[in-house]
Amino acid sequence: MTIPILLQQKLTNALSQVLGATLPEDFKGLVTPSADLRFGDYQSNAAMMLAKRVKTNPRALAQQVVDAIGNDDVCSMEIAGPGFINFRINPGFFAVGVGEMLGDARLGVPFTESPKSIVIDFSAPNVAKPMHVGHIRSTIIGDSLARVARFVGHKVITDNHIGDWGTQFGMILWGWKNILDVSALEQNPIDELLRVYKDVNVQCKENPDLLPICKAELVKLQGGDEENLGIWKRCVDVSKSGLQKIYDRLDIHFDFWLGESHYNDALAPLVDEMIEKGMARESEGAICVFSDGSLPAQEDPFLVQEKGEWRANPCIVRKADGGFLYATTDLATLDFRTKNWDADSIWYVVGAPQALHFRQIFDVERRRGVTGDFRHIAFGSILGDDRRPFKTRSGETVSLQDVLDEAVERAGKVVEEKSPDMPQEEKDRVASIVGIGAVKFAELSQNRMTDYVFNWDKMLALQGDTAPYLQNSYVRVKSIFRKVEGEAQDWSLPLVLSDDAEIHLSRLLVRYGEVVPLVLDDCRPNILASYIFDLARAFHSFYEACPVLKSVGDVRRSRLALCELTSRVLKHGLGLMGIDVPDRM
RNA sequence: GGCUUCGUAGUUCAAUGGAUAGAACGAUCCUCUCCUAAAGGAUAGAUGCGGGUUCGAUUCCCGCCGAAGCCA
Repeated sequence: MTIPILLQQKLTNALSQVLGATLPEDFKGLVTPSADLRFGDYQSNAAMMLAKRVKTNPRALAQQVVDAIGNDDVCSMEIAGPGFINFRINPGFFAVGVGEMLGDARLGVPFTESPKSIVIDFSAPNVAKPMHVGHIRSTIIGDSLARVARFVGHKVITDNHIGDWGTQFGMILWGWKNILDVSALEQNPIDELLRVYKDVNVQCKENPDLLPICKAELVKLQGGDEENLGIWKRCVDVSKSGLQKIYDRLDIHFDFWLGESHYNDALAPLVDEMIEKGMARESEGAICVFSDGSLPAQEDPFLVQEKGEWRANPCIVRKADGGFLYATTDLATLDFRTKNWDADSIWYVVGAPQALHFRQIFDVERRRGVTGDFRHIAFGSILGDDRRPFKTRSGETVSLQDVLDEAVERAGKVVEEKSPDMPQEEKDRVASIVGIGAVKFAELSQNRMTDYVFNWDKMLALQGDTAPYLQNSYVRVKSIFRKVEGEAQDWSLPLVLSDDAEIHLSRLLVRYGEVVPLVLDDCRPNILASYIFDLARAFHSFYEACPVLKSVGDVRRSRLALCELTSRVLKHGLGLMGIDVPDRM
């Protein structure tokens, strides 16, 4: 049981006793971590909130509650300010907590009380175009959420919904037939495909007649033309293997790669069914879903206000020319995931600009009678220097591969500088772990909703609140254990904590079990990132202040135990963010 | 025009309605005869403007100002 839950129980019991009644249901989360250690480890504002109801003053009520809880070996209490009850955990109780965690493979992280079947849709790059920096957020955040959700006991299915049926194939097909360099394709298929795509793009801009020709190729493909299908299949295969290389570097794995093309056959029947049900109807040749009036106008994604008048903002599911849209595919995808995978919850880790789109399709899907907890986990845009979103096709996009290469290269220079004597093979491995880690941590340590300006130095920083700082704290622990190799350690003996740095490190260590589940409350990995950073900082301070190997007896044993647990929590917490750690650096 | 998101130190970011708003980078100082200095310690520096709700507002509500996005 985590400390806040324990304190919550004590508090709730005491409040019931004092008030002579059980607490109302809406009284939850009364015990929170204190923002400042001067106010103890945890605090409660219950007295201030309840004083008015029972017509007494907050400090008097707080005093009654404190008296009712009574003293024990867990914590001491004080009343402060306008009526806060501050709980200061006894160091001995932290020592017990650290001991328990050392015997627990889950490091104190509880399983969720309501395990769900969750499909997480993230990354989703387009075929025949390399991933660019714009894919970083979805890919890294989605992967981290999947890891956390799995660890707390949910059944997680990750699905890479690649764009393998988009309009870009019109250009690629024409390019394949007219300007493809076959030998280049054999040597480096991804680059050649990209070259072809870019080249045709330029040609289309120069020659307006070309675009309809490309479109005709697309229509042939969609009509099932065998030659075009064959080319398409090769493009998809080649692209997938190229993408897989990037995912391998990032240590990211998908359970499925069901792209847009997987849903082709489902689209027509789906639209017909909606017409039959009366949900969708024809408008100017297209088939649309309109507002059903079930929501107040302001919240209705199918209405938009213009000059004071509400007008329809339909969700188009079939164009006048018979073509289908993203919305149609997404509806079919929701169907598939709900029915075939028994998904309770489907999470889309997709940028904030898509917010309206998802509101619409989620609403349509509910009206079709498909229930589920559908969530759009939005994130802010990556901007260019001009503070405008990084756009594809501008020719200015930075490929994800370039970002990773640059990250590893920069890390390599630091390794060279700091550890010149390391064997080259190990230098390379450390550079890779540090570089990739830096990119991931830069992403995960930020609140996902904020936009940021793309900047090499920021994304690849190696000083301060960055992955290498965390990795280095792990390395420092490891260096201690290298010196005591062969020495038998018994982690089950009780710990003795006296130094402030030891106590503070313990205070953070025992919080791991309460922090991990918080990540999923609002799908925010930065909560975990921030905790791990605090932990690493506490460890560095401890490392400077408390010599481990030079100490003796219980003190030495206790400090070694703290080091052991710190290394486990660091490695595990970073693991939930998909960040690896080296043993030396 | 409507809707969404956002506005915090010089810069980049934090802060489930809580107390004296936290970090990092940058700046200025200290600390390696000591387990890895990719480190530790110290100093200076911020909530766009105006109302409201509340015991208490960076957070919730309203109105401005400004930024970005989405829908036409």
